[in-house]
Amino acid sequence: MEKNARGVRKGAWTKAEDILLKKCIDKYGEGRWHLVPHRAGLNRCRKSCRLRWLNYLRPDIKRGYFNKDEVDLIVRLHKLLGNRQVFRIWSLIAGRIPGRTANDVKNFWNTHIQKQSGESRCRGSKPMITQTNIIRPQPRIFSKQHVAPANWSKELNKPNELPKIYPKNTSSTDHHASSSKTLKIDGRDENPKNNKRQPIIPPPLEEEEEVDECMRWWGNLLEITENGDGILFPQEDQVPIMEPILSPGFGDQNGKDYGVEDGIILSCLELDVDVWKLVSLDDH
DNA sequence: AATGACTTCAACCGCTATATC
DNA sequence: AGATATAGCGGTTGAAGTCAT
Repeated sequence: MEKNARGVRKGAWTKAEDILLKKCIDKYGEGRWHLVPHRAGLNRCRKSCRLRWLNYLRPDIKRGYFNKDEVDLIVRLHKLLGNRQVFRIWSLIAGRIPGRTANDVKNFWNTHIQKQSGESRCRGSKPMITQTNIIRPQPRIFSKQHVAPANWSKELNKPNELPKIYPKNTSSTDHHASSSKTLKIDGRDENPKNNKRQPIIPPPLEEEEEVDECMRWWGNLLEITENGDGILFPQEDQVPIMEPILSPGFGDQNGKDYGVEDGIILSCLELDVDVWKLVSLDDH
């Protein structure tokens, strides 16, 4: 077995190592990865332990072929996020597909989709896609009479931040306090030498095309749902690719948001465009 | 059956982001 | 505010599996 300069094991994991790591995570929980090798009694680096757990040992990992709707979602989201050079693209996409890891999605993209320009196949020539049901949001019209939450315009006017959309029952301040995850549009230079991350300064809102504003909104939606807010789990045979999150200004004309009425959660997305058109494969 | 080419994906590496002091 | 430690990401690699001849 190969070892690095510090004598730490590298390469494929053995069954015994997997068991040790799993026992350790079961006992201490995920996180504090720098402590894991010692706790587990493994001669591995923290990165290796983390990766092994997240990509292989975690109990909710879904293995096997990607089904048709997973592929469809990957292609659409990659088109949407990839075109805009969104940082953390693979983890964002993976966050939309239960049981799939960022590494899985990335590998799948590199080996299947990218090479075959949209056609997904398994080894050799056998098709690898199976059909399952998915839940898609019903596209709706976001009328001008809908009123944004009180702080919405403030959010839009922050010079160095993208405006954020908050799920129901969460104020913007709550969200700022609790969420450290931010979706950023990468400002990388074409020249790799200058490839340092730049502060993101979006152009003034009025200069953007309507569709760009919607793209931004959609990006924020992805960020929020990644935190697990507002997730609705569908029936077992359905893939929850969209969660019920209220859009900005989804309220009555008095500006009062509504999401729960008579105990029923309104599970819809309100957009002024059809998201499924937005992420569609057609360039029209 | 042998073997070379090709494909896949688990794992590594280098980097940036974030947290803590 | 700056330094350091830790976490997490995307790009890449290479061993192992599969296919074609």
